[in-house]
Amino acid sequence: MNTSISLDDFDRRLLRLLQIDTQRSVAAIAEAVGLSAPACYRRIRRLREEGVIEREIAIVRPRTLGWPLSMIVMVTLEREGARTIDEMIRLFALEPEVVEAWNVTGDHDLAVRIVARDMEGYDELATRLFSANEHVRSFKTLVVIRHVKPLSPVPVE
Amino acid sequence: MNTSISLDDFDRRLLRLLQIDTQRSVAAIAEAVGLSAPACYRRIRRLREEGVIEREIAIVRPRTLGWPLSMIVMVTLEREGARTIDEMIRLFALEPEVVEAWNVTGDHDLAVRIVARDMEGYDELATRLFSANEHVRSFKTLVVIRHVKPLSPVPVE
DNA sequence: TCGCAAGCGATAAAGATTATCGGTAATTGC
DNA sequence: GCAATTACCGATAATCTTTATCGCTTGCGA
Repeated sequence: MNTSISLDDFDRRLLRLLQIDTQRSVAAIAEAVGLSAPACYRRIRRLREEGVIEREIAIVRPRTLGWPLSMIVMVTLEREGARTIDEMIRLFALEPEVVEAWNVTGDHDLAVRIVARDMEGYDELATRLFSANEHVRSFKTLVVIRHVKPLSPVPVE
Repeated sequence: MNTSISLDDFDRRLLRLLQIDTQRSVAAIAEAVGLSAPACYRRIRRLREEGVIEREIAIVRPRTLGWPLSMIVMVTLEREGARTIDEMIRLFALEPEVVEAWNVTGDHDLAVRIVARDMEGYDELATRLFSANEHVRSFKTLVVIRHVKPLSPVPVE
């Protein structure tokens, strides 16, 4: 994908700012990092092209869209293996309520973050995804009481 | 903050698109949702002002910036209570390696997502944040093997 | 030491965003 | 039931932002 991403101090400053807010005008960003606007544009474009910036997205509070409940589900698979994991990946991809998922070490194999309209909705989903799934040996639901730290920038340098 | 967010079909289409990509020109978005460009701008601005769109950010792969390791840490607190949680929030806010955290129900009180340069770096951080923290009774580290589903849009309708 | 490559700022050209307008359809109040 | 009001559209014009082009400086290697 890239031959050798080398980031200098300006790039790092840009990444710090852009991970917090992509809506600011580049004029303001240029001011903040200490470059001319055109130089900033060139660098931002390079960061995008080289894939350092993976994508730029809008963050929406789930609650606002009618998803007030959030769970973290710890799943233990029947026989862990690439095959089984791949099966779960395919399944998760089809379910919009599955917001993020990780394959992890430890007692469980997967950590899955899910949003729900209500407990009934969650129950229906959990049944379909986990209870009624032959790959799943067991799962444990952790209901999110509070989002204690919102998604934060990856540290730069 | 808002009196009554009411979203029609156009708003929902916009939110779906913007949660995936804010970089597309609004002309293209307008085409996709079936409105004129000015109408799209008006709606997007409204969504921002009303806080339906919380913020717009750049997503960076941690690996690219030298954070190839990722952990989910399950933390059990000494005596759970608003005071203790608040203390942990303050602490997490100061640590850039803590990328996201939730207060959850169940055997543990907190789920914390952390990035690390290497195991040594993680160990140092975990010691400081958890082992040497009087509020923390115990913690369990789940090393992320694979990011199975990347951060995905909150479902709209 | 010279030439080349990388990267800057300034400016100009192109493109995107916002403001303004008149028109239309839905909603409210009489 | 009908006029007035409101909400929201598209089209166009004005503004602002982004990209392209240029000539210049600086650092590096031959």
